[in-house]
Amino acid sequence: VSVSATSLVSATSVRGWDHSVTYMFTSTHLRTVSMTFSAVSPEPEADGSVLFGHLRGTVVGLRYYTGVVNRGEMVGLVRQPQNQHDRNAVMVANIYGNQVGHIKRELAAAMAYVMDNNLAKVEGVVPSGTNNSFTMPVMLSFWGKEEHKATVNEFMARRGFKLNTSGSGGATDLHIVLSFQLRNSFDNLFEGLMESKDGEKEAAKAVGTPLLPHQKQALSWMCARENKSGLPPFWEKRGELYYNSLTCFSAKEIPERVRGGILADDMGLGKTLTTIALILTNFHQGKPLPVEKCVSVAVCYFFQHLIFFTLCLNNYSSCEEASVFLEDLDFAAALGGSATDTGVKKKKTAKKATPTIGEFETTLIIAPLSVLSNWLDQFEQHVHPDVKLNVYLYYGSARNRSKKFLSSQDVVITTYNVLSADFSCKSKSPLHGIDWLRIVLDEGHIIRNPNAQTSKAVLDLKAQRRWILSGTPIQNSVKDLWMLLAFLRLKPFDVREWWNRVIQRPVTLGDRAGVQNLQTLVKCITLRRTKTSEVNGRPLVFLPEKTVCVEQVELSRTEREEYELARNEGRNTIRRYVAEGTVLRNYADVLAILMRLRQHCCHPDLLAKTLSELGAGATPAELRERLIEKLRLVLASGSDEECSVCLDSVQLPVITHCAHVYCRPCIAQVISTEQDTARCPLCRSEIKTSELVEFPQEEVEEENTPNSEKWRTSSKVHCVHCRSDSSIVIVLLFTREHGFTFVRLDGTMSQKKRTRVIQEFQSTAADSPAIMLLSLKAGGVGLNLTAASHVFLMDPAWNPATEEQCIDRCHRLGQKRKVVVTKFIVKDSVEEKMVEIQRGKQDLVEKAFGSTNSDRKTSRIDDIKALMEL
DNA sequence: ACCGCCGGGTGCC
DNA sequence: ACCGCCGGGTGCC
Repeated sequence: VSVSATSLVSATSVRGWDHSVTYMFTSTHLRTVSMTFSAVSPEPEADGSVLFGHLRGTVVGLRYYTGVVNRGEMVGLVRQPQNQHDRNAVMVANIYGNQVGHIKRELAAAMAYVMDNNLAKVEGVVPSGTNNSFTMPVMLSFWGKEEHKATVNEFMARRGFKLNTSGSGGATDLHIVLSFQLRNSFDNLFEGLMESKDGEKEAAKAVGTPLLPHQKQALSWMCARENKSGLPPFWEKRGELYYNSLTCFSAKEIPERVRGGILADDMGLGKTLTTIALILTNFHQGKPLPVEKCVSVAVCYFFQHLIFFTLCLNNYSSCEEASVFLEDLDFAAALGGSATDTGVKKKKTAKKATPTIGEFETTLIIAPLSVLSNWLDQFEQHVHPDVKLNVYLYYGSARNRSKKFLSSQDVVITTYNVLSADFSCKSKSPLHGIDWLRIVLDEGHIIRNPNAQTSKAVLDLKAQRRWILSGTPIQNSVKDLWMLLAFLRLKPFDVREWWNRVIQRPVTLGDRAGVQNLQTLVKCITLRRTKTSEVNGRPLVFLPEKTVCVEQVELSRTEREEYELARNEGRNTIRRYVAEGTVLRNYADVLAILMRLRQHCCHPDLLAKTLSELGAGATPAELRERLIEKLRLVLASGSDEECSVCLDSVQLPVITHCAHVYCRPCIAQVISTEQDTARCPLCRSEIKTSELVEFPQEEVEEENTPNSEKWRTSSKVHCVHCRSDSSIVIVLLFTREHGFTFVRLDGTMSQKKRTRVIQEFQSTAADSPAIMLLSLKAGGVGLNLTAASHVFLMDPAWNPATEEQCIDRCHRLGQKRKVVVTKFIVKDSVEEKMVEIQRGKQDLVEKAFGSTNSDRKTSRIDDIKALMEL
């Protein structure tokens, strides 16, 4: 346990505190949890640990410490190897890190061995709390890797501490604790629901663009989250104390509330505008940001100097200039939103006159490079033209690194990379030396990897208020959330151990209360609307109608014959793999078979190429070529986009010689931990770092135009020809051209080229391309293709969400026309099967929380069987 | 009595 | 700690 350094609370006497709670739960709940343990395969991660057993121990020396604990409270156990009385000492601390006592000597000696050798993690819960001032019992649970279970249990037993492994009987205390939490989480769930988010707030007058109702709601919610001093999730007032119902921790002081949260609205709902409105509307004490009025650049410049002199000389008085001054003041006040908000004068006075120059005045916005210009545009566009807002772009080698300068700005914008680069020389990073009023992380899910340098740099910033903007905050797994909570400083979850213990592990084990707590937690700090959300029966935003129709495609006689041939061949192969139990070992081959069938459905010409490439030939260069080709197929197919190590979507994809795709860092770690004979997690073939093949950086990007004279049509393509009129997006796996001006966007393109292509397509010029060929997985969610009103999905995706995302790129804010989506599905083919699997997948999304690695493997094999009708 | 018993001093690691 | 443990005072029935 790493104990949080910030001991905000020195709790005092709550000894003997009594909760009048009826224990209405039987042992069923606990049994469910324990049974789940045995079903879970051992995982290297801490949150995949298995329970070794429980042990009742004693905490001693309570009277020497101030840390106080309640009945049922979770405690941390921390080794103190430096303790001068006993190098085996194990300290007991509450959630704020305040010491409660020590584990009794003999038990501590046994635990020290186990803990120091990383054989188990030990967690504690105090069933009775502090009843007297000397000792108290503690329920210890030992968690660790399966392979250490026997060692630990034997060792402890030899020392006279027999771990209770039955899950019942002696575990009653723990069970009571669990039930306790379950009940409380129910209560809080209702509280969370009652928290109203539907008030509206008008933006300050300095915001030049009128806000839509849902944006006013968001503004109201954000202001409330910054200003109100309510209790954070899971805290309640009990008498004189504040009590956390999850950890059962209580403290005399009011727990520090997170000032900020996650704005997780769908893209297109105006997160940027709302944030700008927040900056202008909610400065100190809930008042608008004092801004300078500025009629023209020249006046503004003059005006700034005037103020400067006024304040410097203090007794400056010139009738002529004073009158200008007053006029401007009035105007500024009017812009500020109310007569008492004395724009310029107040701000400048505050800044220059008080010793706290530049403290907590500036908002720092961190965004990916690709959206920097968007922020600048939006400030330009939405800030009232007569208002001068000091926005500084902290970017480029010539950036002004003066802390004084930066903290005198209203807004500083920078990128994650710049921040991270500055952080690497931390002492010199001006960004880390400033006390920001507010930090806004745009596309905040970028920091979801806590090991990343960028994440560390972000965590180290100081601020009063913190916001995360993200359309997809937890798309992948519960794990993603931790970093966000840590950034928001949501106590106690900003400490990894507590997060794992209270949320992460229960949720991964499928514990109901855990999932509920997670939901409550998220609900309290998140505002999320989708473009289909409604307020008072009205949709949030107006979007033109969208119709989706499925077009059944009949294959021609020859196409059908070819298809059946390929299918039978493939089916035999896969049937053999299934019988041998080697489906995963031959996964690349299986994928290739499926891919071939799907290509058959789209266009016969796609095949020849792939088939010829699968021919013999084994020089290293050829092997590499083929692996790259397979990697391309895997990435394009969307069938295997998740890395089996991290279970996230693949980042920096590499392909092994056994043709399985992983994130490079993930598989590199597997190889380094397994040392001599590293094996592929999927098929157990031997793998080496030197044999990992990456996608070539810039593939021959320009024009590999195929011979158009050889081009023949296919049934599917023919269907498209019949209905092409205005600008359309054709989403497809395999890109080819015929007869239209078109642009093409796929995953292998550089960022630069993508931008150019999108600009061309979105352009209103007469000669701009009418068609975009878009590969299914290309581009981020930010892609805006509103120039198109027709979407042709040429090839079904495995994941329905992927298709949705594609459609949403053109059915989004700014779309003026009706959107027609046509999905082409070849009758009686693998494509129809895929659609069936898609339907099933949607239910699975909800269950996915609890699903394990092996579940996913099984379901993948099941999918393949279904596709091949086996 | 090289014991038992009583009662005061004392008390984490 | 309304305990246990220690060690001094004490000592038959």
